[in-house]
Amino acid sequence: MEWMKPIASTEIPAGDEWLYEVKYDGFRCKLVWSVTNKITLISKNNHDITKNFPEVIQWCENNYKYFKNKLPLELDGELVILNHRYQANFAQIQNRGRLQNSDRIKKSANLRPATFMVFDLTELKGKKLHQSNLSLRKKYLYQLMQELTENEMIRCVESFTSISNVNEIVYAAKAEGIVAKKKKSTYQKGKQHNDWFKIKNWRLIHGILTAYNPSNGYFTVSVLKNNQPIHIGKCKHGLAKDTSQTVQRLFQDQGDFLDGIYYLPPAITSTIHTLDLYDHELREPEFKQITADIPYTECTLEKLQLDLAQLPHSIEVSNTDKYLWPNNYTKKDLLIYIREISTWMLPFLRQKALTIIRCPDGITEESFFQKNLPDYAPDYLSSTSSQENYIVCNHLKSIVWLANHGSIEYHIPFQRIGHVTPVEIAFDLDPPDREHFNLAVHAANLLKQILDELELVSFVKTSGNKGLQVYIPIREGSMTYDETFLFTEAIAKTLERSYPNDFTTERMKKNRNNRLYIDYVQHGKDKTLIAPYSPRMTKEGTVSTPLYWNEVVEDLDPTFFTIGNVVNRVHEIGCPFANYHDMHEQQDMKKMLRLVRG
DNA sequence: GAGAAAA
DNA sequence: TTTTCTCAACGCTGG
DNA sequence: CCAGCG
Repeated sequence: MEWMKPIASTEIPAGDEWLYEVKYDGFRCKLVWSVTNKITLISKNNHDITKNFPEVIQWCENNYKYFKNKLPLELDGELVILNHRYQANFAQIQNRGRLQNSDRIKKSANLRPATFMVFDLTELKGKKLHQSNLSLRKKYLYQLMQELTENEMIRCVESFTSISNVNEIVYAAKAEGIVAKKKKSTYQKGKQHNDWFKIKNWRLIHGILTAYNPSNGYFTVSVLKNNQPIHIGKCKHGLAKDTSQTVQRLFQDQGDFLDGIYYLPPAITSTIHTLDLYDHELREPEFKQITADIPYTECTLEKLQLDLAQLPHSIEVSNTDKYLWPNNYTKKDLLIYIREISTWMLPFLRQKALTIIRCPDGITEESFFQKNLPDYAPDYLSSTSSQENYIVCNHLKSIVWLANHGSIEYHIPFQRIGHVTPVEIAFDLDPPDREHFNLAVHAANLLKQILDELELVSFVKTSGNKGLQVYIPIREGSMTYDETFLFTEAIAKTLERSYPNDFTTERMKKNRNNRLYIDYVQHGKDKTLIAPYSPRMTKEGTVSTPLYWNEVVEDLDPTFFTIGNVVNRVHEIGCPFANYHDMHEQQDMKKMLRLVRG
């Protein structure tokens, strides 16, 4: 098996002769598909990893009809487990690769299916394409894949011609990097070419050198956690030879020698570039330079977390140590949460006039609503399609700017700017208190049954406080607010009638008598609801969290989901609202409209 | 969190 | 110079 | 007309 490998580079080659791809963080892999319909996945070390990815093989067999005239065939790409379109989860694929037991593999494939991101075609109908140029190979590849829709298990890696476009995506998605490829290049073995370059998306961090091991040349890199140095990685390369020797000598002359390793108390600091911190260990660390001007006391775990977060350069953050949730989460935690969740949250804020709640001094201090953009705000937060002074949050830097200004809650209307009709219908299921959360679980499941019967695809999330909210995405312009009101009223009253002791549509609190309030009035023009993934002003730092319907069961605890664990949740089990946006167009609303319009 | 107004 | 103020919104209901 | 509600 021949592999063309990209050459590491720090600069992105520019010019018309280049194209650019997002570099996905997974297993480099070839998919070999024989005329006898035998499908094999081969890794870079020429290991057969087919048995670890049965879902990919199954997909191929299911789609045999698209490929049968093209065999035998050889696809080159990256086998990944996607967090989202541009971000692969390396930890997950590595985990999968280690599994041996076929039942566990099956379970994992079901829960977190892999995706084969194809970037090259080296054989088609048995004809080797190594000598064809990249543009032609890509053309054949796109022809081969054109019958398939976008969210398939085998997908084409997108090609970009603009460096700034690909840069922006790589930065926002915290992708592994960029691969630049020369359009005219042939497919060559190894690295003896100047046609493919990889430019990694390095994070620059600050660490303390606390130990040196002369037997292998590695320095131990630490940061301060509660004023104590903790190990974050080992690093060897990157320094100039004389600098490296000076530091080595320093350890050997002044360090404490124990079991073959020299130790020094915190003092020497260095900038280091790395891909990430994974399993308490820096990935691919390399020294940039020893920093005499940075005191070791600045090299803290908190600083490391901010450096790894890759906040937009243009935003200067402030007071990152301030506790916004007392004894719980600081502004640093909020900034990192918002930055990491942004790829899942931003699509719900897109082109909507926001109402935000700000708590610049924390949730226990003064808070205030804001829906007009202050004069001093950067103009990327304002609406280009409206004269009104709305706050619009379409980009990563917009939401990070808002977070730095103490924005905690993001409330959104149901229509987009410039439109008078909703893009979704919502039910707010509001129990009297957290002890009655089970009422919301019951109501949501009943609602789901009704909506299923109407053939409507619905989504459910926690409010982040004590209730649940159920959404039906609809096509923009397909219904007026008058019509959605009729619909939500009819459904809410039906639920109320069937369980009058549990549910009520009574607006006055004193008449509710510990029943769950089905708030269908809250759905309307100029009304808002908390956005998916928005943090809440609760002492736990809870988040309005999208759920899978099978999670809506008796022992569900909405206080479990916080800004401390929701990012990890979407990395591990994906986003339950992942196909929400497709459903605006795909929703079949015939039965509902018949109900409303008679 | 930051600009404007009031003290 | 220091302190304080402001930062949304609107229809509906019951008293 | 105002306070409460969301």
